[in-house]
Amino acid sequence: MVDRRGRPRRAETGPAILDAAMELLREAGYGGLSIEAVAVRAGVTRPTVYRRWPDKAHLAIDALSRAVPIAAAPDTGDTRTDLHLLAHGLVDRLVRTGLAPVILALHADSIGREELAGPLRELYLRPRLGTITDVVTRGIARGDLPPGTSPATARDLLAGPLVYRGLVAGDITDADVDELVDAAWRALTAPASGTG
Amino acid sequence: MVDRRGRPRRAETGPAILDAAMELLREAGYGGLSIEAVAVRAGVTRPTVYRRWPDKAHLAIDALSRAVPIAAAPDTGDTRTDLHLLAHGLVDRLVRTGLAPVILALHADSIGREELAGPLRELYLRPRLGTITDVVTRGIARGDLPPGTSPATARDLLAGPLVYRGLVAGDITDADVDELVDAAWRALTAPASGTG
Amino acid sequence: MVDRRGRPRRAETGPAILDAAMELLREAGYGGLSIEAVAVRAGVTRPTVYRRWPDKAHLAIDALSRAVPIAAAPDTGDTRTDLHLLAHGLVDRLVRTGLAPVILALHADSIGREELAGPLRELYLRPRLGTITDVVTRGIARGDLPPGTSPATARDLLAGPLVYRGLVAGDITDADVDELVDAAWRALTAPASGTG
Amino acid sequence: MVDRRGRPRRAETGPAILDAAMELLREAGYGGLSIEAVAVRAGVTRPTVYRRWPDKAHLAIDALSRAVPIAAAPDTGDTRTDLHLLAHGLVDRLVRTGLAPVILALHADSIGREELAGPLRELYLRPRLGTITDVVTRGIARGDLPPGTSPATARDLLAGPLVYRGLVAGDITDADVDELVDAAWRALTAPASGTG
DNA sequence: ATCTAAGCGAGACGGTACGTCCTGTCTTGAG
DNA sequence: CTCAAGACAGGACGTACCGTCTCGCTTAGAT
Repeated sequence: MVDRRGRPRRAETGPAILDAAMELLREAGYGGLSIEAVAVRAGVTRPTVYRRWPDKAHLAIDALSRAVPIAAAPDTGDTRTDLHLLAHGLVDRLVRTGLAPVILALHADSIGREELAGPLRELYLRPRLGTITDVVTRGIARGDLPPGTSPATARDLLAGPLVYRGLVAGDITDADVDELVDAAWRALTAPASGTG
Repeated sequence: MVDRRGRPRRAETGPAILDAAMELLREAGYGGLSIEAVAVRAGVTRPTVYRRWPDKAHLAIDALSRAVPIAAAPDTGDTRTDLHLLAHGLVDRLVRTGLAPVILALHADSIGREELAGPLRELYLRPRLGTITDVVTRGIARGDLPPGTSPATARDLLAGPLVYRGLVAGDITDADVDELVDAAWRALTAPASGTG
Repeated sequence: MVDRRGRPRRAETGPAILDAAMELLREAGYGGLSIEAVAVRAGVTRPTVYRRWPDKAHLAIDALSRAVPIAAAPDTGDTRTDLHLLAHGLVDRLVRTGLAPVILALHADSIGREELAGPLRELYLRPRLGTITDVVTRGIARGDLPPGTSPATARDLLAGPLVYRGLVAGDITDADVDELVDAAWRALTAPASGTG
Repeated sequence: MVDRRGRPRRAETGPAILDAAMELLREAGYGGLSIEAVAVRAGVTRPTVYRRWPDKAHLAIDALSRAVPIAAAPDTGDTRTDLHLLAHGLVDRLVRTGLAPVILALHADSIGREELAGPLRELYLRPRLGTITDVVTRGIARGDLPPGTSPATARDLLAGPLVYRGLVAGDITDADVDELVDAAWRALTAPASGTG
């Protein structure tokens, strides 16, 4: 049972802080996010922010989890098409909105800090990667993908090259996406081949 | 031609600063790197650091470029084996030394800032990814890989899933590496398959 | 009505800063006063000093206003004697304590900057020069000085030569003081004389 | 005999530095004068300035000594008129050009530092106060002033109140000057009066 | 005709201080 | 107990000057 004594929290405060954080993440990136600026923009004092989030990483995780939409898993009847749609949607939502560097920085910040990595996985990542799992699961059921296909591997093969291309090249075109999804498809569907 | 006028820079200063920066990157990560701390540890004043590097991102790029070894391209005679060796070496050098988050954060910081992205590509990335290009080029010559294989795509298919697995799972095992390299190999060698 | 919201300032901080400033003014002069050193000596951080004083000039004005004693106006019954006592006291308090150069530098710094000149006049100067005004007013009432004597002029005739002698000669003896006060007395009491 | 070996100093350098220093003293005051800025404005490097002047105080003394004109001693035949002319000229040259605070700050900086006070007295002050000595000497010879009049005292009685009024009031009018010169005249010419 | 010394531009260097920003915490008064 | 307000210790930022130094080049008088 929660303790209901004392003045209750204002309902508007939380969302106002999260909105302010998102705006600042978009404008200045993860490195440019500061609790101070968030508080000012949300019309709130710093201790009020700290009362709800312990530091800017947790705040950023919550802000992103709330602001980045979770795409519905496409279901066209053809798994390969579904993966193409998925990948284009992913790129649209992150690269084209400029949030990709924010999410990368946040991941980088979280590596080795389980108190961050946990929430990041559970709140941000899992719901979004669930879409891939859904498509893969359906693909197996439909016979488009081999029965033993691991959703985690599929996720890495699909998202990994896309992320890496964006990271290294700085940008990514629709043709890039198609090329890399096709490659992932081959990796998922081709029979294992020996060395010789 | 270099300008020889003026008091020459002390030869020890540059390396001392880079060493200090590397130590701090290892200890505190990219976010924990501060010019102040670098200067103190290098036994140098802050303005001396700023005389040589405009900000911590440029400094980190130089420090990493100098400290992270460039692996020789393996050449066992079998391209698939070479790629396995390459991948394990990469993971050893970055994930196991804890530098992976640093490099990710640096990349995230550089996206959209060409004055950073350029040096990062040229100084850090290109020499290291050259190893992949070498192996792929040799693989094509040897007939292990199809003639049209693009080194850039090979790079993304190989490194992308490894990086992504590390990013999302927080760690990566030798078995993971083998699994993902095999998948990349299938993507590179399987014939393109239409959906129908 | 003062604003009582917010964490109240620590009562010890202000005096500690002013004490530190006074010590440094005595040791290093106005030019040698630095906010940094004041903060260190007061056991306080630099931002804490800046929260209370905008720059070293304002700080010096407050420090001097608090530290330099305001002499009681002498009242022996004889105005000329009073002025002698006044002048000797002035010289003792400023020249002999080494504060004279500090006050001069502060005045020089304030000329033409009304945001400094104002506080300097009101906080430091007015209370101290009030003593002269008192003596002059009493002197007029007593008949020792002509009825129209202006306190401002009396102030300039008395203090001016003393200051100037100190400034130009670097030091000032008791005999100097007596000589210059006598001269001021003649200027105040002699009837106006024509040119011829 | 001076050593004439070595490359001789460029003749233009000294004056260029002094001109630059004067400009900066006028623009930013004594506190705002920096060797760095002087060097830049004179088109010279910092070590070149330091080769000729040990610090900004010595530089300022030389710059002022060269730039502030030495008035010719007025000689109208009437000493009191001469003193009025002298005082108005003094005020015009210092207060109205804004150099008064600079000279005060320089004096304040020099108190207790004989290596500065000496040059300041000899180079700046003596030639300029010589005018007063001349007028006083002539006044004694002419019988306008008592035979025992000390030029040093005359100087303090004349200049002191003017300086002090400027210092305390921030400005000084022509009427102020006349009033204070008349007072100084009374001090110099009235017979000594005991208090009783 | 060299040699040698100094002047000078250039710019690095260790240092000190600047004034600002942000962190995370604490302390008050009011709701 | 929440919240606004704001002080506080602490730490870092990036910049400005300080006074010194070490170079390469130039300019001259001394040898």
